[in-house]
This record gives sequence, C-alpha cells and structure tokens, in this order.
Amino acid sequence: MSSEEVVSRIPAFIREAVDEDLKNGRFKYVRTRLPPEPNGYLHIGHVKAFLIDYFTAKEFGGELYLRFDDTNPSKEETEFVNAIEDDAKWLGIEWAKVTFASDYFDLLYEWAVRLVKMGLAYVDDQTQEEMSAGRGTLPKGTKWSETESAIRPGVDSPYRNRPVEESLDLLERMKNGEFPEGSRVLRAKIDMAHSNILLRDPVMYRIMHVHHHRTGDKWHIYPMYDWSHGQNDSMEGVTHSLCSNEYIIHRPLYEWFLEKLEAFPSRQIEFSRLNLTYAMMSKRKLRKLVEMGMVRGWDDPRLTTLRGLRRRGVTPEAIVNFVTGIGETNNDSWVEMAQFDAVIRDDLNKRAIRRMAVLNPIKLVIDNYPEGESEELDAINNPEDPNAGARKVKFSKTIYIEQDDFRETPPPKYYRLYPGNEVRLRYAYFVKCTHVVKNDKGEVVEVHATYDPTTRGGDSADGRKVKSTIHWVSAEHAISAEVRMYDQLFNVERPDDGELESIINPKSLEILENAFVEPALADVKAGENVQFERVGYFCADPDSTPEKPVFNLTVNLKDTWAKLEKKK
RNA sequence: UGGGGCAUGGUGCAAUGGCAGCACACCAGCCUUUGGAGCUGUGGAUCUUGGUUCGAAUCCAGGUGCCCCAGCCA
Repeated sequence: MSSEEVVSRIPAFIREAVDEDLKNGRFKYVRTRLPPEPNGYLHIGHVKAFLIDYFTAKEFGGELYLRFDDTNPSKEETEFVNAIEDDAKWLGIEWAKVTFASDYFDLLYEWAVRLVKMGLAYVDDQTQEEMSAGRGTLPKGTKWSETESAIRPGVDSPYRNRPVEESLDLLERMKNGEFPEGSRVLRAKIDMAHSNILLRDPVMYRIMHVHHHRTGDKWHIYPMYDWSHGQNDSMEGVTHSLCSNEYIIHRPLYEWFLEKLEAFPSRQIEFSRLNLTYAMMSKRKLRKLVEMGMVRGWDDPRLTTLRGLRRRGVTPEAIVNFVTGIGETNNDSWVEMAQFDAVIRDDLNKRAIRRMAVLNPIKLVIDNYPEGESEELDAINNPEDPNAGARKVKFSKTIYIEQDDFRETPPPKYYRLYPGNEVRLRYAYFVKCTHVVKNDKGEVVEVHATYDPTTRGGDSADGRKVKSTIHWVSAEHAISAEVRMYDQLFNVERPDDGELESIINPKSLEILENAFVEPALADVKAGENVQFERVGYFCADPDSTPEKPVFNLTVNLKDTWAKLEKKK
C-alpha cells in the first residue's frame, strides 16, 4: 500500500538472525556492543563494524554499549579512549553507556575460579615453547603451505591433571604477583586433539606486571581476548556480538565458555571486513607512516582515519552513506576508492557553497576595460540549493585565470581561451583573447583580451554562444591562499600487501602557495566545505590564518577534459 | 597437509527453485553561465564438471581458486 519503503541499514543475514532469536525466545531484547581496543585511532575500516552494531541495535529498538577492550595494558592508553569516543560521536553513533573490559576483571576472575573448581581450567607451568610444541603445531612463522604432513594432535601438558586445589592456589598467587612474567598461565581444559587449534587448551590468563590505565597496579594477571570478550558480552547482557570473519573460528570457544558457565547466551555473528583500494587499514603500518613522518600525523588528510577524513572535509553523512551503501556479506572484498569518491561528491554537491579560486594563476589583462575601475557582479552560492543565496564578486581590469584555461596553441577539442577565441568569464563578461606577453625565456606571462560590455552577467544580447565558461578572480581584490592538493598515498591498489617504503606515492601532496581565492572566502572557518568551481571540493584547514587561508582538496570534480586529453 | 570461511559484469552488492537486477567504473549521446550537476542509452557476470527438477545463481556430489588460523595480540 504505502509507497514508502523502510530502508534497512543492516544486511539481511544479520536482520534474519536477530529476528529468529527474538521469535524463538532466545532473547527478549537486542543489545549490541562496539569493542574497540584503545591502542590507535579509528579508521574507516572500523566504521563498518560501528555502523552494523549501531544500526542493528537501533532498528530493533535496542541499545548499544561502547565497551573498550582494555585487556592488554602494555599496548593501550587513555589518550586513545578519548580519541575513539570523540570520533565515534562525530560520526553520529549514539550509545547507552560506556564500559571497559577492565570493569569486569573481578567478576571474570570469579568465573575463572569456578571453571578451575569444575575441573575445566588449570594452571600450566610450561614455557611458551613447550606449550607451543605441545599444541602439536609448528614453530611460529611457519607457513601452512610448508607443512608437509597433516597437523599432529597435541600432547597434554604434564600439569593438565594437577589437583584442583593446587591450581586454585597457584592462580591466587599469580594474581597476587608472586611469579615472574611468563612463568605460568591459566588454561582452559578442553581437548588437546581438537582439529580447531583454538580449542587445544587455550590460555585464559597470562602474568603481566604492568600498570593498567584504569585498574592501576591491582592486577598481575590479565585475560586473553577469548577469555574476556564473550564473558563481557554475557555479563553485559549483550545479545548479538557482531564481529569480523577472522573470529569465525573463535565462535566454538566463545560458546564453550558460556555453556560451561551457564551464562547469558550472547550470540556471535560475523561479517567481512572492509577493504578499500589505495587505503591503509593496518594499524601497525598506519602507526609507522606517522612515526616515520611520511604523513603529517594521524589526522593527515591523505589517511582514511576518521580524523584524516574529517580534516580533508569528508562529512560524517558521506561516510555513513558510503559504508552502509556498499552492503555487508561474508565475502572478502575490496571496494574501489572511486565508489567512496562518488558518495563524497554526491554529498558535497548538495551542501558545499560555490566559490571561485585560481590555483595556478596567470594574469589576464582586459585592455578595453577602464583603468582603476571595478564593479560588483551577482553570483549564486549553490545552483543545487536555492536556499544557499547569492553573493557579489568584484571585477576589474586585471584578473587571474587558471594556467590550464589558456593555451597559446590549442589542442583539438580545446574550448577554453586561446588567441582569437572568445569565452565567458563566469558571472561576468565574454572576453576574446587578443595577444600574449612573454618573458625572455619565451614563457607567456600575461594574456591580453578585450571584453564585450553588452555581455555583463554572462549573457550575450545578440544570442551568440561561447563554448566555454572559465573562472577567475580580480587581481586587486583576491585573497592569497595556500591550497594542498592530495593524491593517492600509495601507488598500488592494495597497499596492505607491500613494504611501506616501496609503495608510497612520493607525489601524494602538492602544496600550491600562490593560489588566489575570491574575497567572500576571507572569513572562512576551519572545517567549512566549499566547492571551487570547475576544480573540486575543498575544506578550510585549521592551519588557516586571517591573512592566509589554507584549503585541503577533499575530492576533485569529474574532469571530462582532463580525461579526454589524457587519452591522446 | 589439519580445521574453518568465501566464489554473480572491472569493483561492491541484489535476486531466498520461476525473465540475472542495482550502484560505482567504463563507453556513446543529450543538456548546460561549472567540460560540474542532471538526463538517456550501449557493452559486459552466475568458478568448473556432473546430478536432481518442467525449470537451478539458488538444492546435491566431485573438482578448482582465493582468504583466515599453529601469540602468554585483539
């Protein structure tokens, strides 16, 4: 009946799973969680998980918890907790409350004691090497393809059947800090011959004499991911624990613990991670890029960190539209950056005001325009948005135009300015090129033209047409600006594959110091989106000063001519 | 080699036994005071081999390819 269709932001396979759980009574409500580890800044790869969690809760009338996974104090910092929260808020994610894995350390320890008492966990005194060998696997670093025979079954640890009381005592003393790091661990007692290696008595606690950003020096043992994540989900009453495909093999373990403990049966559901061509998602390499100074920081506009995208001028709406638009499955996939660019353009086309800016200026002198005079012309702020209003732009005898908009000898299909050709100056007049002035080296330093005063505003009274409209700024009135032009940071499509030094694009940043923008941009605020007509979308950078605004290229406009010319 | 996961135009996603469709990209054209935006159109895909069925992208069996796992990381 209704022509309106409710558009879901989550994939069918998740919606169906949640529906089923609600129908068959496994759950009576929906609660999801975002589990970032506070050891780095958020990038667009995280956004996919964030949005699936957020929209799953939202569409089922449930709630979302933001839970920091701070189980490894040697890697995590408070700085990142705040940054992640800020970024998620900026994105528009809303949560019912913020929690920490460390909030549950006490209860988790009680649960571990229960498992020991049930005979389902034990303290193991083996060295790491002994444990690894006992697991029936090859040394770290071995490629699966180099394994010549079937994987061997594991061998029980000599400590596997030690008395419950002994494990209990040892665990207590591990907690109290009586033993050196690496000397003992608590392991679940599952099955050393299991075909899924994760179930060959996985480690639950390891000894770490490390200060924790929230619990201080209280703990000397810290839980592993598998002995924390699912338990926290359950303790918080999280119904659906949505994560990436790499955790599929962890699911049996996730379920084993909760079943044995007869705890709230949170359900883990997986989906594939987002890969974006020409983007770096590896936290380790992202960090290296920053530390080596290959980019200017975590918020460098060339990075697909949330902070980088924000500084570049990408709006939260564009990010959400993009990520929900590509859909989710269990397929490995690489989404083309061009698709992201298209969404960004679509978003900015509707919201960005239009201004004229000349990035690589060359002087155009209008010989028949009166010396020393100027006038104001009407220009609209956004043809896509009538509410954006209009402005005045100053026009005078000497203006700057783009070097690209003039050729002394035009190639075929070139419609812009060249000797003898007439073009329209946007919102101003028709001008016809008469001659050029060159320097000693034979380079054109000035273009001369005459204008037709009857074409004021850009329309000819006699109905004559021009094939091209170019942008300009009045030399006398323009504001000097710095414009930062960005290109792909990497010269390979899938940068996670290669070594950083060899795949980095040395020309990913070009700084144009001598750009000019129209006076209406004098009071531009950092973060403001603007389209430089015929060039691209830009965003005012925080580095801007009242004397000299700085702009970042967000994304260029589609350039049919550039494509045409490239083909030649 | 053991276990697990995934295969639909160039890319990403639909089609839940009944005409293989959408978006991005590509190509051609229309329109244009942004060579922008918009509009129209063309081309191009079910990994493979069998089977079940009136009918298979979908179900079954075999094969092939790619990805993940042998941290006291998450």
